[in-house]
Amino acid sequence: VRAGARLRPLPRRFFARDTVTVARSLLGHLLVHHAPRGRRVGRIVEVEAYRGPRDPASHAYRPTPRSLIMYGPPGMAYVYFTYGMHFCVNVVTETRGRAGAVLLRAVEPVGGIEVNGGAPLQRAAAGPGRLTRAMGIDGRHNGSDLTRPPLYIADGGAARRRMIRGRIVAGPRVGIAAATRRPWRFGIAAHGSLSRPFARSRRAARL
DNA sequence: ATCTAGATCGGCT
DNA sequence: GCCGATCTAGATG
Repeated sequence: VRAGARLRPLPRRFFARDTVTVARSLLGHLLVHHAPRGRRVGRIVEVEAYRGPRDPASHAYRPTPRSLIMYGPPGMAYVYFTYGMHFCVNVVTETRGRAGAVLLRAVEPVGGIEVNGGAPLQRAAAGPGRLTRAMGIDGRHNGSDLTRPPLYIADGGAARRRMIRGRIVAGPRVGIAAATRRPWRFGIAAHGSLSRPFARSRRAARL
């Protein structure tokens, strides 16, 4: 992605689908933030699907003030604060009235992302908390529309097709009790920007 | 009003 | 591998 390249936001209908399908489909697309100090871009390499009332691991297992956004229209950002210091960003899925969201867990830095400390750039957004820090995302973005600037998901183009071809793997969601274990974590096999490796390379269902 | 677990991370052992 | 940081939504009294 060239410095001045035009990036096309994905349309809202992209997000108005089954949550697990949207999660897999997001791999290879771009997360873009027109931040105060310039445009930051990352290619999505790891996500997790969280559904609604049938998914005990989801914040939307019951409707609460915090999770109401997940019951709203698709394509909006659900940002929450956790462990006293980290923000996590989700993309709301499904149609209005049906809860669902995809947690963005890792992106490969493509532009405008700075290294933190002595860590390699490749690891700067490897994990949901690091991702929001690297991209300049925080609680102010909760409820914002991800189909248009300043914060949006853009089409990954040909590079996306190359990245995902035969390389999508699935596994259990991170930090979720075994009782609700579901293979709803998706990523690019053996990619250097994953939050952590996928244990077994079970290939995910094809798109 | 108070309690507690948490979709985490970095540093240390 | 383990632990502490530092806050809050949600649950319970």
